[in-house]
Amino acid sequence: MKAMSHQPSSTQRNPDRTRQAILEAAFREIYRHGYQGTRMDDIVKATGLTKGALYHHFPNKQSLGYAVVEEVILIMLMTVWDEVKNSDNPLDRIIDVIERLDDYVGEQIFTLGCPLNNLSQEMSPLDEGFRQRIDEVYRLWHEAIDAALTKSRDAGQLKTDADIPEIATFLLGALSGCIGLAKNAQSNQLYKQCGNGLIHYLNSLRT
Amino acid sequence: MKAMSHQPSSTQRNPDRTRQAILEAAFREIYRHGYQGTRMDDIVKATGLTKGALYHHFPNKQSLGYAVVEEVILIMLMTVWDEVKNSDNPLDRIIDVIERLDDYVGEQIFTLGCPLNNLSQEMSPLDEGFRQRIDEVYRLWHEAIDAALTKSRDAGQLKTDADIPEIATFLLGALSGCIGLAKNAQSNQLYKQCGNGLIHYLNSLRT
DNA sequence: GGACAAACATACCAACTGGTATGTACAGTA
DNA sequence: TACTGTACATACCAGTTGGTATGTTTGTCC
Repeated sequence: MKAMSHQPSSTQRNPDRTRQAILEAAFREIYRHGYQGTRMDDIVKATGLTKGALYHHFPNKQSLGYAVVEEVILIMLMTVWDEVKNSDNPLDRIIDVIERLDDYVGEQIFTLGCPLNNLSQEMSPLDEGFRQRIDEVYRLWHEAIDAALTKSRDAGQLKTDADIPEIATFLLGALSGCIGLAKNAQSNQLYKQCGNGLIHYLNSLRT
Repeated sequence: MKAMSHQPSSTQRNPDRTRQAILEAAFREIYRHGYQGTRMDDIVKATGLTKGALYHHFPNKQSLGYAVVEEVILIMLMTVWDEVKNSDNPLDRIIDVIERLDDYVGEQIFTLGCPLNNLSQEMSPLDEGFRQRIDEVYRLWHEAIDAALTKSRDAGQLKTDADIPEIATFLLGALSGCIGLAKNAQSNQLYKQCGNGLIHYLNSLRT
């Protein structure tokens, strides 16, 4: 029972930083192993904290999982797509994101897939709380794509009869699907092929 | 410890039927809860057998999971897509499958998703044996779509410069993605919207 | 009709896993 | 500087879960 006291390493007490560290570690574990495959003990190890500390910040595994959706995945996703929406040429920017996806979100996207889609496919039928939170993220994502396409249409780059909400939904689904294919094949080559199909489709909508 | 002996219900001993019953129960459990979320005891209960019987037919959970991919999911999928490939008008048939997907595979596709995609997204990064078996199913699926599109092109219904393998990959990815969206939203309405986008794309490839 | 293997049943366990009870250090405040 | 709530640490547990050791029944072949 020796005390050992503190090995602060950074600062001595910083609950916000600790909470953030837990969230990021949890995200990484869930991203790699899925929610059900994630062990609380592994998150504890990854943070270098103890179980007591973890359960001080989050009452249980479920609430930690929810927080990962709301505070990690949402921000990562919207960082990319708000930029797309606010760019001068959203349509070209969308195609650029598809073409150079790894530059935007990291190469692991081809081997580990889309974090949101992963969680969605695993947890939606099992946990209504997850489903609703993920659904909300998809809603915001769709909203951003919708705004981006509308901007491009108003700039005269898209056919005026284009059904923007439908295109946004299809783009979202198709992109998720392409990433999913690549993940299973463990092949960014397959992603390129699938992404090219998507780009051809988008170009066919141009004026 | 009363014996009770037999409550055969069908026939008294039928290892092939028993094995098939285990496979189908395992498929249903995995389809609903994911592989990691599936409990061997639940499969035991669902079959009305005992653990001893189950482990007589399959040495462990993993091998049962593999068998579900190779002997249940593969057959379900190819039943639909071999028909598509062998039909007189494959392109129209593909569109019909997209439009009336629930008639082909059941309405649960919109709430529980695509069984192959579910397993793929969950297990590919975790278990190389799963990954390879799922990859093989995707390969056969792609092959069927490729053959179907080639047939339609040779019949003069598709643009001759169409990149058939790329289209097949994109179709596969996009369809999986649309189903995935619907699953998360628990909404066949969203599937319809996404599927319409896909159909518009396919029609744009026509001569 | 008995021997033998396959097909199934029963009872049990060891390890894992989320969670908790309890204790300690620290930082702000009066 | 004593007090108090927050932030963490330690030790432990109860339920779950995949798996197994061992027994019993059934069909089949000679």
